[in-house]
Amino acid sequence: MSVKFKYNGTLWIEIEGEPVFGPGRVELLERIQQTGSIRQAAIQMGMSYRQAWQMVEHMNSHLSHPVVISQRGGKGGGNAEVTQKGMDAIKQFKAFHLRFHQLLAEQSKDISL
Amino acid sequence: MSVKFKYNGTLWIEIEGEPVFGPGRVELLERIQQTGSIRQAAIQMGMSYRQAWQMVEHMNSHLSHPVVISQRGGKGGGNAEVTQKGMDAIKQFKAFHLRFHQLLAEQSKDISL
DNA sequence: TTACGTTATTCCTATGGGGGAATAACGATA
DNA sequence: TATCGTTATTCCCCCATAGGAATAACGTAA
Repeated sequence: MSVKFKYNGTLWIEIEGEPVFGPGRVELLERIQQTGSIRQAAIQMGMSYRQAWQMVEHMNSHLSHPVVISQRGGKGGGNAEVTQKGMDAIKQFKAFHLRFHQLLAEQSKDISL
Repeated sequence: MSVKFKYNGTLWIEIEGEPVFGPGRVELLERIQQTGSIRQAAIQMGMSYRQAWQMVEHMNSHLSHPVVISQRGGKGGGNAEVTQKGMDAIKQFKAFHLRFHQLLAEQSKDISL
């Protein structure tokens, strides 16, 4: 029972072996939902627009229905919105992700090395 | 409830934020224990001796007591053995790792996207 | 018709991590 | 003393990938 050692890990949802939803992509979805903009979401997360767009593209292209729908031009220059499917993904992933981290913390107490 | 989507993840034990025991390093420890040789363990896992040695070095250098003790020269050219601490790490990690994967499989059934 | 801010896409660079190769060090054995 | 197979370490190259920069495309508003 040493405080030095901790369990840690990462979690994602995959489809045919390909990771589609992980902590980063889900946080991006949340921020897109909040801001209505891929660019603003990217800035908030300290990443380039290019990287954010690639993450969105990755999710959409691996799913039968998109999680983000975007338009260019128009008021504000364009916009992006998270679909219902995207919101479902956020909700389910975050729920299990939280439980996962609770389990990690709990089990960390029992490490004896 | 789609069979397409699955939870997956990785798990490790870290010390001061530095990963020390993960699936790869623990498997390496097991094979070192079985073979008594870093080189043979590396061959079994399809990696270079150099990489295997670096993994051992990484573990030992981040712990107060080594998980592998090795000697060069002598009968067979040298040898390596896993310490009691190393065996404890193997046992505890594998146990939680198994439980983790059971949880992943179980939760995967409940994904609804 | 121009300006604007965003989405969408291409191109090119660089950088650092991985890995092979080479070599030193070592001690039992014969 | 030579051989052997392993541990231990350094050197160097390469290439995949991350990332910035540049640019096209678009539609509303004034």
